Amino acid sequence: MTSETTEKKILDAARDVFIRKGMDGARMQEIADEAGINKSLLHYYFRSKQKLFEAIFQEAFGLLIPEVMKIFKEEDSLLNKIDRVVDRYVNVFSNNPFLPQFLIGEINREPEKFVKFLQDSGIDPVFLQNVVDKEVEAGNINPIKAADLIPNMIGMVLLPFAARPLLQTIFFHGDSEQYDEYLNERRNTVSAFIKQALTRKPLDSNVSR
Amino acid sequence: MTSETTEKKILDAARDVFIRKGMDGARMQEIADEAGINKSLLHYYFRSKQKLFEAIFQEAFGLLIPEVMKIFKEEDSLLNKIDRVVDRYVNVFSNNPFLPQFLIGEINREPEKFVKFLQDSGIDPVFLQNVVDKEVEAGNINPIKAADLIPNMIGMVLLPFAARPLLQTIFFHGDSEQYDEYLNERRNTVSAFIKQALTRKPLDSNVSR
DNA sequence: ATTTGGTTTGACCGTCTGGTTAAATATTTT
DNA sequence: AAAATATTTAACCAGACGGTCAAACCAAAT
Repeated sequence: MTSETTEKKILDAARDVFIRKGMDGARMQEIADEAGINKSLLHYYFRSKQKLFEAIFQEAFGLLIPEVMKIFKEEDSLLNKIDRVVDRYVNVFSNNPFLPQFLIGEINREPEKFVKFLQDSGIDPVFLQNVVDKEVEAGNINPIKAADLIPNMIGMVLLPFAARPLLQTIFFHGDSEQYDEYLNERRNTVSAFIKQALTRKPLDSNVSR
Repeated sequence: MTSETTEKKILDAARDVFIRKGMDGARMQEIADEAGINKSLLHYYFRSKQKLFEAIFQEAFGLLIPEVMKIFKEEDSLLNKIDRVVDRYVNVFSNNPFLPQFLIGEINREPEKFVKFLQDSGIDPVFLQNVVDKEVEAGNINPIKAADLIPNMIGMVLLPFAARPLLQTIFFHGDSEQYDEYLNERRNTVSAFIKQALTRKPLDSNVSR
């Protein structure tokens, strides 16, 4: 019992510190302090900083990457699926405010390792494109590549979390509560923005006339 | 002459290393090596790592933050302005592929210092909102807040650079040249996406009928 | 009560890192 | 050319950091 509690305390502390400061900025001592234990105990449970980091890394990416696939696989209209992915990502990022910068930092710090991780994640770009194409053929949305739609969606959701100090200062006089509200409203504004972009007939359209 | 060349060599190396690895991951020795000089010489020109970092930090953010304001101030339609900001950002990020992750990392590593920097940057959110509102009143675009439009725009442009190893693997089999092409096409796809989102009449519209 | 096996701790080690210093080497000034 | 100033280098230092280890502690089994 003591051991499981200790392991959880360590993981909680490690998650917090690693995600806030990244692999390079994190200190084993700080993790130990935050877990309320001795530094040696860290090495007893997780042999090295690298090993401990690995655990957090897996957890963090496992939390996000498969999410899109999961929702896209369910039976629903594309626009509803988008709504739900946006909503889900806002939830995750709201509960883990430093996750976006951690993801971006780590993706680029060790791309090779990260690419390996992707292989086993069950991501299927062909399937994603099929979901989009079906809606296009049904005449529900304009043609678009999944490789454009999904980064657009994630980019719009992620940036206000990743650049919070910037945007909160510029647009909200640094008011943190207002910003939280703004982030919450992004569920709707981003969804609506995407919906309008997808369902409008192109300007140079020569169909339906 | 030697001195100016040396200072430039140092700044070039520092820019490269700092932007690639961030403040925490960068090593003075690595900067010295890349500049082809002795480590002590770094401290001769820039007293400390902090001071040297500061120089790069200022340069990097000065390169981007005022850019939006500058373009928004010129005489042009909003949609054209957006085109140009998108184009400009794609240019800057293409020439500095690690800039996005650096920006996001540093914004969050020392928010206080960063906020200070913002005060003197000439950013004026009221003016930005006015530019948008005028186009709304002229009936050219749907109503939107600058605090939504600008993060949407930057988020969509930035993400494919910040998450390159992820997206290149998933959507392009890791092919780097294809990905460069994709990034280049984003100038148009992102602009078009925004244009369609802004110019479509809302579904629940009860104006003009 | 003693053994046993997992858990926790304090003290310690080697290495890395930012930074200093004094001396050597160019460069400019007089 | 000599003095003065700026530039460059090698050697060194103190502190921080990841990691180790032997001993202490503790709970359950015998």
